[in-house]
Amino acid sequence: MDQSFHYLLTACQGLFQRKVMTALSGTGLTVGQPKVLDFLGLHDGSVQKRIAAGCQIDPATLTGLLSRMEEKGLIERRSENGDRRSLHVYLTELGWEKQREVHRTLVQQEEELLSDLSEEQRKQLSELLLSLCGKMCDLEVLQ
Amino acid sequence: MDQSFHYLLTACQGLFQRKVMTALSGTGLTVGQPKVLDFLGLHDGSVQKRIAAGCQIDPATLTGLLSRMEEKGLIERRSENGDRRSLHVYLTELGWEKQREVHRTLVQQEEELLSDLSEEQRKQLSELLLSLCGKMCDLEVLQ
DNA sequence: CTAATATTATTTGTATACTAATTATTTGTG
DNA sequence: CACAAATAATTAGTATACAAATAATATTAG
Repeated sequence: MDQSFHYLLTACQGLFQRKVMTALSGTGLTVGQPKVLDFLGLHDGSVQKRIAAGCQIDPATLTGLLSRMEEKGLIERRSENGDRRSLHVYLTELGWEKQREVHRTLVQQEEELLSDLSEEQRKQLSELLLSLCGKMCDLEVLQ
Repeated sequence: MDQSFHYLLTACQGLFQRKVMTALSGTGLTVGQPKVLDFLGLHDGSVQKRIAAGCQIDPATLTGLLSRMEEKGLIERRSENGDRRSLHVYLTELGWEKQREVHRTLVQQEEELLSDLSEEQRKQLSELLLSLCGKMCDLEVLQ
């Protein structure tokens, strides 16, 4: 476990991801959906390409994800009268409800995970991770 | 992107994962295989249950992963004369070659990613991530 | 010692995730 | 304007990932 930084980062992310999904198990959401809801909570009406970039997933992956979310009544895809290639995605009333639940849960799980760290340590951690992200991609792309 | 810690962690891990896989594209390895090779490099001959725990994946996922690795000649599964339910997994000669390549690449990509951080910052980052892992699972389980 | 329980791996079914190829539309160039 | 090149989404194909059910073997209780 003194292993590699890559392994440490993956383990930490995987554990937290499972922790969050466990907390969200009552919502009926699948593992790919919370991030999309969270993104749309900030950028409702985005085009799919933008959502994919913001959620860091492939547009091809997003297609199936959104189809299942549309079936469940969480979102709607609309072709706004402009570029007819693109589709704008909007949260439905149910989608907004789930988005709020996801957001509440994330805040709560995060607080629980970081509760032993000082304000200073939290800041250090976030800034370090952010600087690494900045090294690997344009931060503008991220949400 | 000031979003949530969960999102920041996921973005950072995802970006690094893709960076590593790009660096490993010449090896023909698929995304699930490097971690298994890396684990076996330290614990050759482990039983599948142990590998799954060490790699933080479900035993059911590991079954398919190992089958494809066995087909490609990277590993061998042997039923050692003990508990006949379990299978011990060993790297083949080719598996050891790939393991060394994976390890070299990880060290190199890691060095590149962390190159802008001071020794002190790297230590802080690792210790913070490790403490979070410790909060979410028994560290003994990890590699 | 035998039946109930537990354990290890696999199978099945659904949901990501990525690459490459395809479709529909738009843009850019001559 | 006509047509090649670019763009947005989808489809197809393979590989994870996890939950639930199953099969084979071990262990434990009585």
